[in-house]
Amino acid sequence: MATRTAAERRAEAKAEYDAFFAQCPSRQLLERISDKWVALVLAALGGDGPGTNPGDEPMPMRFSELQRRISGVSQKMLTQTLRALERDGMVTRTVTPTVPVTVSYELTGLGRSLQGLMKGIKAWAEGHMEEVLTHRGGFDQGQGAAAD
Amino acid sequence: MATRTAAERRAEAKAEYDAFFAQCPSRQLLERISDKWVALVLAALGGDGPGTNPGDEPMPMRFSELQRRISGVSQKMLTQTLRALERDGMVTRTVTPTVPVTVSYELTGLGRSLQGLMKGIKAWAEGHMEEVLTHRGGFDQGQGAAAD
DNA sequence: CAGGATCCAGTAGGATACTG
DNA sequence: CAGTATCCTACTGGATCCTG
Repeated sequence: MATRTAAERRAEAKAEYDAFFAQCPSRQLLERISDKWVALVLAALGGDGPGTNPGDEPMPMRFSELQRRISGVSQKMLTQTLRALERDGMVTRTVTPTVPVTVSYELTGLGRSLQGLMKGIKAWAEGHMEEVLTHRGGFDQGQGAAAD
Repeated sequence: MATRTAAERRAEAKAEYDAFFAQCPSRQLLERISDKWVALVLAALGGDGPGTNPGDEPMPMRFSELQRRISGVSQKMLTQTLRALERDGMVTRTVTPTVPVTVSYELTGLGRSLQGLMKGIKAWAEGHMEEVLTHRGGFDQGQGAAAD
């Protein structure tokens, strides 16, 4: 019976999909978004960054702007990540045919629904860095290990 | 909510760490936790899984139990992931010298502080799967289907 | 400016076999 | 049961060159 609303089907989906199962499509989606570049891109497009506040709203950004903000990302990985996010409906790509082409990316509703979690992950990493470093030091000594 | 926990204040205060910078230690930590196995292990140890509710509390699990729950994980990756999490102070490893050795893993306070986000990521993937598939289909057609 | 196409090194990660 | 060790492949991802 295909006469269901999107909301109804989605509600069902939550029960069917289980990322613990290797064959479940949601496992692949989980792999997709469990990526540092995805996290950083969504955080950047979500308005995160130096001089911004947790409540700042999403804003469109140009390619070069993203690349500047996310230091260390290669143009290949940035392009690749943005393509994947666009394909999955999390960002929109807008081309403005100016003299040198201008392309800007913006979060969709779907993207914004994930962006919060991603900013959370990023913030967690930043906020618990020292705690982790402390545990790490103790572990490496205690185990006599040549860890890392 | 004006009352913040120490962890939350620490997260805000440590503005010195910024994962947008490639050289920042938090970038490496972000890479570490942006991993599907990390997400699944933390979700499993966090009490997520078939027949469980979002509010379920963390519970210690044995190695084989984890491997069964997280289908598709190789023993190598599970061991590797658990070691990394232990080293970073997110899980504790307890060895009980029974006849065949019994080892159980449990979330630490630090681990629990991340487990919520990870369960969120997993739940997001499961809950938005169809929406993503829809967008994906439209994208592949519209762009000449040369995508990925 | 934005990004496609290549080449190529490093490594993630699976399969398998062995151990306490 | 819970690993450790080894081998080996496939993919990740950086560097570089080229185009509209």
